[in-house]
Amino acid sequence: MSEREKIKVLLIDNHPLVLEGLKAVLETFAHIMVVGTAHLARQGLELAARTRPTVVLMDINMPQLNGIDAIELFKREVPDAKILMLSMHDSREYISASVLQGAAGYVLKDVPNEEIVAAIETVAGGGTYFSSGVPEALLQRRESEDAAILPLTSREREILILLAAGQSNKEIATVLAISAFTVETHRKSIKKKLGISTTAGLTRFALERGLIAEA
Amino acid sequence: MSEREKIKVLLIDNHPLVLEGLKAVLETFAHIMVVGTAHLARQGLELAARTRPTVVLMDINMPQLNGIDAIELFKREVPDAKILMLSMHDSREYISASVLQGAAGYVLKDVPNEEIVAAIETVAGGGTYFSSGVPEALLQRRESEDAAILPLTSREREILILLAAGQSNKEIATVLAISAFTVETHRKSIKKKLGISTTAGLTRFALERGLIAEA
DNA sequence: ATCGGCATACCCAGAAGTGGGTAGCCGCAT
DNA sequence: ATGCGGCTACCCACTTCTGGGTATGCCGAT
Repeated sequence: MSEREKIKVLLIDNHPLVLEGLKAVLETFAHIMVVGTAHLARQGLELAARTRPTVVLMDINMPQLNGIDAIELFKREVPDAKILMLSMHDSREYISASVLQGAAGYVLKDVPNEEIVAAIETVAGGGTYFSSGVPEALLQRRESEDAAILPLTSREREILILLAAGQSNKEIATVLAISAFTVETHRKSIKKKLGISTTAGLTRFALERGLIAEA
Repeated sequence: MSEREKIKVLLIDNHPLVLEGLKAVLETFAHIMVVGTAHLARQGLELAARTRPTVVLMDINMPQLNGIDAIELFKREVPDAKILMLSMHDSREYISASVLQGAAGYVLKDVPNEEIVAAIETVAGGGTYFSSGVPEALLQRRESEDAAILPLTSREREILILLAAGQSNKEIATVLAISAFTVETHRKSIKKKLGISTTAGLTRFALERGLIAEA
């Protein structure tokens, strides 16, 4: 485990305080260097292109471009960088999606700071790191059903967003210029896929995933 | 504005990283001293009793005891401390509720760090501080309708929580051992009071307010 | 070329929520 | 004591959602 040279870390999180906190914590470690901070994924991408970080520590819930979707872009832009996802939520779907997209690890925001450092060290060394009971959760999924992870089609996602925003089938139909029956059908498959039967559940799902803003 | 002696600040936020960030930022200022950090309101209370801070900087969304409700307790425990609320959300209800409870200010988490420092200085000096377009929003409210701010009764709050958790009227009725009609009535007044007409809206409201957990 | 997934559209019967009422009871405050 | 707010309960007409179908056209993969 060569730790001669510093680990270059790029931080991306839309909350300045979290960014500040991470930076403060990480900078107390001599072998870690924060090469940049960004509060949007797009900014992070530009920075990554210039600073070539070893590890990108990125939040999942961000406006405009969420962390999960951003992974792909980072993989393209800076293929050597290890992606370490940061999230508030211990959500199977998030974790799975992160892994599928190629993230090297997943840490929860409310873990002790040391764990974040450990995670950075691990992924920098080419390993993978997952907070808490994460790997088990993943394995369970893998064994049982590989599908049903983040299985919504883009159309369904679109409808879920409107649904969670409080729109009725009819309103959504108008907005999307399709039949209310069709919206109904989509709604059904969304519920079936997610295993959620109530509107409240869908709203929470959408909120957790950052599909809709919290205000 | 006597700034001879240091401003003693107590930080309360359930996210370690935010706490860390705040501490890091504030400690770069010579006239500010962080006398303690807590990640729950109750812990903060104990700490406040011991450390007698000038300013308590407290998050609104916290598990167990939320920031708004905690204000009252702080007022009782440490009457001289100025309460400065910290929140993710630019929500009128929050702001109003904070003010009504006796908070001296309200800052959003995504403001530049300097603004937080400015806010601390201001409230420490006996003033009030509100982020962004906050005071206008408040004034508008004051002029029009002073009610409809955070007006839910505890029973209504109880029902809102179950509602947002995806329970139906009937289920809630069973849980609370009351008639489904009554639940309906409560539901109506909740919606009327909050000016929200959809279940999705209620769910989001509940989530924002930390009434229910996000997972 | 065929099969599966996706998006579209429709039907239906039953369940649930909506928004408008009314009303009794209790406790607290004026 | 009178009133008001909160909690309870009920009714009704209407709308919407639910969960079960069927079906068609398209596209991409095998």
